[in-house]
Amino acid sequence: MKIVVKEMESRESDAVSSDLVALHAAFCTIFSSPVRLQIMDLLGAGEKSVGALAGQLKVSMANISQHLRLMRNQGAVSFRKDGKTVYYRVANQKFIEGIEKVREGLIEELRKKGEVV
Amino acid sequence: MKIVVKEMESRESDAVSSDLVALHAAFCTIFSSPVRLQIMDLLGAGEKSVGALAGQLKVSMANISQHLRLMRNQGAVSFRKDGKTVYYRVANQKFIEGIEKVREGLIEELRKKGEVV
DNA sequence: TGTATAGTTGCATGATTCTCTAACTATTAA
DNA sequence: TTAATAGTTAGAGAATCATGCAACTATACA
Repeated sequence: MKIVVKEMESRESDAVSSDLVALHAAFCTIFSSPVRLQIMDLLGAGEKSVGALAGQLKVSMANISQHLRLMRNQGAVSFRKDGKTVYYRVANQKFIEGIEKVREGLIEELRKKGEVV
Repeated sequence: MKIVVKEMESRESDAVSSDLVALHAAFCTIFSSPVRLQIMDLLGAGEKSVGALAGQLKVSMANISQHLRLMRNQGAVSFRKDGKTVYYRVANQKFIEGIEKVREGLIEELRKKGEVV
Protein backbone atom coordinates (compact mmCIF):
# COMPACT_ATOMS: atom_id res chain seq x y z
CA MET A 1 0.00 0.00 0.00
CA LYS A 2 1.49 3.31 -1.12
CA ILE A 3 0.93 6.44 0.84
CA VAL A 4 0.15 9.56 -1.16
CA VAL A 5 1.92 12.67 0.03
CA LYS A 6 0.43 15.86 -1.33
CA GLU A 7 2.89 18.61 -2.14
CA MET A 8 2.13 22.09 -0.87
CA GLU A 9 1.14 23.35 -4.34
CA SER A 10 -1.30 20.55 -5.02
CA ARG A 11 -3.09 20.56 -1.71
CA GLU A 12 -6.66 21.70 -1.94
CA SER A 13 -6.93 22.23 1.79
CA ASP A 14 -4.08 22.20 4.27
CA ALA A 15 -5.07 18.68 5.30
CA VAL A 16 -2.45 15.96 5.35
CA SER A 17 -3.27 12.57 3.81
CA SER A 18 -5.05 10.52 6.44
CA ASP A 19 -2.78 7.54 5.79
CA LEU A 20 0.20 9.71 6.55
CA VAL A 21 -1.45 11.12 9.65
CA ALA A 22 -2.07 7.62 11.01
CA LEU A 23 1.50 6.61 10.23
CA HIS A 24 2.91 9.78 11.71
CA ALA A 25 0.89 9.36 14.91
CA ALA A 26 1.96 5.72 15.24
CA PHE A 27 5.53 6.84 14.69
CA CYS A 28 5.27 9.44 17.43
CA THR A 29 4.41 6.79 20.01
CA ILE A 30 8.19 6.26 19.84
CA PHE A 31 8.63 9.57 21.64
CA SER A 32 5.96 8.95 24.25
CA SER A 33 8.12 6.77 26.49
CA PRO A 34 10.98 8.22 28.57
CA VAL A 35 13.10 5.17 27.84
CA ARG A 36 12.64 5.47 24.07
CA LEU A 37 13.14 9.22 24.13
CA GLN A 38 16.46 8.71 25.90
CA ILE A 39 17.41 6.00 23.42
CA MET A 40 16.77 8.50 20.62
CA ASP A 41 18.86 11.11 22.45
CA LEU A 42 21.74 8.70 22.93
CA LEU A 43 21.60 7.37 19.38
CA GLY A 44 21.38 10.91 18.06
CA ALA A 45 25.00 11.30 19.16
CA GLY A 46 26.09 8.15 17.29
CA GLU A 47 25.43 4.43 17.05
CA LYS A 48 25.42 2.33 20.21
CA SER A 49 25.07 -1.32 21.17
CA VAL A 50 22.06 -2.65 23.07
CA GLY A 51 24.27 -3.35 26.08
CA ALA A 52 25.68 0.19 26.07
CA LEU A 53 22.16 1.63 25.99
CA ALA A 54 21.02 -0.67 28.79
CA GLY A 55 24.06 0.33 30.86
CA GLN A 56 23.66 4.06 30.41
CA LEU A 57 19.92 4.05 30.99
CA LYS A 58 20.05 1.54 33.85
CA VAL A 59 17.31 -0.53 32.27
CA SER A 60 17.40 -4.28 31.61
CA MET A 61 18.69 -5.40 28.25
CA ALA A 62 15.43 -7.27 27.62
CA ASN A 63 13.46 -4.10 28.11
CA ILE A 64 15.76 -2.03 25.88
CA SER A 65 15.53 -4.74 23.26
CA GLN A 66 11.74 -4.64 23.32
CA HIS A 67 11.77 -0.88 22.90
CA LEU A 68 14.28 -1.15 20.05
CA ARG A 69 12.08 -3.65 18.26
CA LEU A 70 9.21 -1.20 18.35
CA MET A 71 11.49 1.58 17.13
CA ARG A 72 12.77 -0.65 14.32
CA ASN A 73 9.23 -1.55 13.30
CA GLN A 74 8.34 2.13 13.09
CA GLY A 75 11.46 2.88 11.08
CA ALA A 76 12.93 5.17 13.73
CA VAL A 77 16.19 3.25 14.00
CA SER A 78 18.23 0.81 11.97
CA PHE A 79 21.07 -1.47 12.99
CA ARG A 80 24.12 -3.49 11.97
CA LYS A 81 25.54 -6.63 13.53
CA ASP A 82 29.20 -7.11 14.36
CA GLY A 83 29.95 -10.45 15.99
CA LYS A 84 27.76 -10.83 19.04
CA THR A 85 27.08 -7.13 19.19
CA VAL A 86 24.20 -5.26 17.56
CA TYR A 87 24.70 -1.55 16.95
CA TYR A 88 21.67 0.65 16.54
CA ARG A 89 21.50 4.09 14.96
CA VAL A 90 18.86 6.71 14.23
CA ALA A 91 17.34 6.16 10.78
CA ASN A 92 17.05 9.87 9.95
CA GLN A 93 18.58 12.87 11.67
CA LYS A 94 15.38 14.87 11.18
CA PHE A 95 13.80 12.74 13.88
CA ILE A 96 16.38 14.13 16.29
CA GLU A 97 15.85 17.68 15.04
CA GLY A 98 12.10 17.32 15.53
CA ILE A 99 12.53 16.01 19.06
CA GLU A 100 14.84 18.89 19.88
CA LYS A 101 12.48 21.49 18.43
CA VAL A 102 9.66 20.20 20.59
CA ARG A 103 11.93 20.14 23.64
CA GLU A 104 12.95 23.75 22.99
CA GLY A 105 9.32 24.79 22.78
CA LEU A 106 8.55 22.90 25.94
CA ILE A 107 11.39 24.58 27.85
CA GLU A 108 10.27 27.98 26.59
CA GLU A 109 6.78 27.32 27.89
CA LEU A 110 8.03 26.00 31.22
CA ARG A 111 10.16 29.11 31.66
CA LYS A 112 7.16 31.33 30.97
CA LYS A 113 5.34 29.57 33.78
CA GLY A 114 8.42 29.74 36.04
CA GLU A 115 8.52 25.96 36.24
CA VAL A 116 12.08 25.64 35.12
CA VAL A 117 15.44 26.81 36.40
CA MET B 1 8.65 21.42 41.67
CA LYS B 2 11.16 23.13 39.42
CA ILE B 3 12.76 21.28 36.59
CA VAL B 4 16.45 21.87 36.09
CA VAL B 5 17.48 22.32 32.48
CA LYS B 6 21.20 21.93 31.95
CA GLU B 7 22.74 24.21 29.36
CA MET B 8 25.06 22.66 26.80
CA GLU B 9 28.19 24.15 28.42
CA SER B 10 27.37 22.83 31.86
CA ARG B 11 26.42 19.31 30.88
CA GLU B 12 28.85 16.72 32.06
CA SER B 13 27.44 14.07 29.76
CA ASP B 14 24.98 14.64 26.98
CA ALA B 15 22.19 13.36 29.21
CA VAL B 16 19.03 15.43 29.58
CA SER B 17 17.57 15.93 33.08
CA SER B 18 15.37 12.95 33.85
CA ASP B 19 12.52 15.23 35.00
CA LEU B 20 12.60 16.92 31.62
CA VAL B 21 12.73 13.58 29.81
CA ALA B 22 9.64 12.38 31.66
CA LEU B 23 7.83 15.63 30.92
CA HIS B 24 8.91 15.61 27.30
CA ALA B 25 7.75 12.02 26.82
CA ALA B 26 4.40 12.75 28.46
CA PHE B 27 4.10 15.77 26.20
CA CYS B 28 4.77 13.69 23.11
CA THR B 29 1.78 11.46 23.84
CA ILE B 30 -0.07 14.44 22.35
CA PHE B 31 1.34 13.47 18.96
CA SER B 32 0.60 9.78 19.28
CA SER B 33 -3.07 10.05 18.35
CA PRO B 34 -4.19 10.80 14.78
CA VAL B 35 -6.97 13.01 16.07
CA ARG B 36 -4.63 15.10 18.21
CA LEU B 37 -2.00 15.28 15.50
CA GLN B 38 -4.62 16.67 13.13
CA ILE B 39 -5.78 19.12 15.78
CA MET B 40 -2.18 20.34 16.04
CA ASP B 41 -1.97 20.64 12.25
CA LEU B 42 -5.20 22.61 12.05
CA LEU B 43 -4.34 24.87 14.99
CA GLY B 44 -0.88 25.41 13.53
CA ALA B 45 -2.59 27.41 10.80
CA GLY B 46 -4.46 29.59 13.31
CA GLU B 47 -6.90 29.41 16.21
CA LYS B 48 -10.12 27.43 15.81
CA SER B 49 -13.23 26.70 17.83
CA VAL B 50 -14.03 23.26 19.18
CA GLY B 51 -16.98 23.01 16.82
CA ALA B 52 -14.85 23.93 13.80
CA LEU B 53 -12.32 21.23 14.72
CA ALA B 54 -15.06 18.66 15.25
CA GLY B 55 -16.57 19.58 11.89
CA GLN B 56 -13.33 19.40 9.90
CA LEU B 57 -12.17 16.18 11.52
CA LYS B 58 -15.61 14.54 11.50
CA VAL B 59 -15.28 13.58 15.14
CA SER B 60 -17.82 14.24 17.90
CA MET B 61 -17.45 17.46 19.84
CA ALA B 62 -17.26 15.48 23.09
CA ASN B 63 -14.33 13.53 21.75
CA ILE B 64 -12.50 16.63 20.48
CA SER B 65 -13.11 18.27 23.82
CA GLN B 66 -11.57 15.33 25.67
CA HIS B 67 -8.51 15.47 23.46
CA LEU B 68 -8.24 19.23 23.92
CA ARG B 69 -8.34 18.85 27.69
CA LEU B 70 -5.36 16.50 27.51
CA MET B 71 -3.55 18.91 25.22
CA ARG B 72 -4.30 21.79 27.56
CA ASN B 73 -3.03 19.82 30.56
CA GLN B 74 0.22 19.13 28.73
CA GLY B 75 0.55 22.77 27.76
CA ALA B 76 0.36 22.07 24.04
CA VAL B 77 -2.55 24.44 23.44
CA SER B 78 -4.16 27.42 25.10
CA PHE B 79 -7.55 29.02 24.55
CA ARG B 80 -9.78 32.05 24.85
CA LYS B 81 -13.52 32.27 25.29
CA ASP B 82 -15.76 34.52 23.26
CA GLY B 83 -19.43 34.20 24.13
CA LYS B 84 -20.41 30.56 23.81
CA THR B 85 -17.41 29.78 21.66
CA VAL B 86 -14.01 28.56 22.86
CA TYR B 87 -11.10 29.20 20.53
CA TYR B 88 -8.00 27.06 20.89
CA ARG B 89 -4.51 27.82 19.61
CA VAL B 90 -1.10 26.18 19.68
CA ALA B 91 0.87 27.30 22.75
CA ASN B 92 4.23 27.45 20.96
CA GLN B 93 5.00 27.39 17.26
CA LYS B 94 8.06 25.20 17.88
CA PHE B 95 5.68 22.33 18.57
CA ILE B 96 4.47 22.65 14.98
CA GLU B 97 8.01 22.93 13.65
CA GLY B 98 9.00 19.80 15.54
CA ILE B 99 6.01 17.86 14.21
CA GLU B 100 6.85 18.96 10.67
CA LYS B 101 10.51 18.02 11.00
CA VAL B 102 9.55 14.53 12.08
CA ARG B 103 7.03 14.27 9.25
CA GLU B 104 9.69 15.33 6.74
CA GLY B 105 12.05 12.67 8.05
CA LEU B 106 9.28 10.12 7.91
CA ILE B 107 8.45 10.96 4.29
CA GLU B 108 12.13 10.78 3.35
CA GLU B 109 12.36 7.32 4.85
CA LEU B 110 9.14 6.16 3.20
CA ARG B 111 10.43 7.36 -0.16
CA LYS B 112 13.68 5.44 0.33
CA LYS B 113 11.62 2.32 0.84
CA GLY B 114 9.38 3.17 -2.11
CA GLU B 115 6.35 3.28 0.17
CA VAL B 116 5.27 6.74 -0.82
CA VAL B 117 4.17 8.41 -4.05
C1' DT C 1 -38.05 32.76 32.12
C1' DG C 2 -37.47 29.23 28.75
C1' DT C 3 -34.94 27.36 24.93
C1' DA C 4 -31.15 26.61 21.90
C1' DT C 5 -26.25 26.49 21.20
C1' DA C 6 -21.34 25.50 22.46
C1' DG C 7 -18.67 23.03 25.12
C1' DT C 8 -17.27 20.08 29.22
C1' DT C 9 -17.28 16.15 32.20
C1' DG C 10 -18.08 11.35 34.34
C1' DC C 11 -18.39 6.79 33.55
C1' DA C 12 -18.02 2.36 31.35
C1' DT C 13 -15.55 -0.70 28.46
C1' DG C 14 -12.61 -2.51 25.15
C1' DA C 15 -8.00 -1.95 23.31
C1' DT C 16 -3.17 -0.96 23.86
C1' DT C 17 0.97 -0.50 26.31
C1' DC C 18 4.64 -1.33 29.77
C1' DT C 19 7.66 -4.17 32.06
C1' DC C 20 9.00 -8.36 34.32
C1' DT C 21 10.64 -13.12 34.19
C1' DA C 22 12.08 -16.97 31.82
C1' DA C 23 13.37 -19.25 27.90
C1' DC C 24 15.30 -18.94 23.60
C1' DT C 25 19.04 -18.04 19.49
C1' DA C 26 23.52 -16.68 17.75
C1' DT C 27 28.28 -15.86 18.09
C1' DT C 28 32.78 -16.34 20.21
C1' DA C 29 36.38 -18.52 22.74
C1' DA C 30 38.29 -22.24 25.58
C1' DT D 1 31.79 -29.49 22.28
C1' DT D 2 31.02 -26.74 26.10
C1' DA D 3 30.52 -22.46 28.31
C1' DA D 4 29.98 -17.57 28.27
C1' DT D 5 28.32 -13.39 26.23
C1' DA D 6 24.95 -10.44 23.58
C1' DG D 7 20.68 -10.04 22.31
C1' DT D 8 15.75 -11.47 21.20
C1' DT D 9 11.27 -13.20 22.12
C1' DA D 10 6.99 -15.10 24.53
C1' DG D 11 3.69 -14.75 27.98
C1' DA D 12 1.33 -12.57 31.81
C1' DG D 13 -0.52 -8.97 34.76
C1' DA D 14 -1.03 -4.21 35.78
C1' DA D 15 -1.64 0.24 34.04
C1' DT D 16 -2.99 3.48 30.77
C1' DC D 17 -5.66 5.11 26.87
C1' DA D 18 -9.56 5.96 23.42
C1' DT D 19 -14.20 6.61 22.59
C1' DG D 20 -19.21 6.60 23.04
C1' DC D 21 -23.07 8.02 25.63
C1' DA D 22 -25.50 10.66 28.83
C1' DA D 23 -25.66 14.33 31.88
C1' DC D 24 -23.96 18.63 33.00
C1' DT D 25 -22.60 24.05 32.75
C1' DA D 26 -22.49 28.50 30.58
C1' DT D 27 -23.87 31.91 27.39
C1' DA D 28 -27.10 34.10 24.19
C1' DC D 29 -31.39 35.19 22.60
C1' DA D 30 -36.53 35.21 22.16
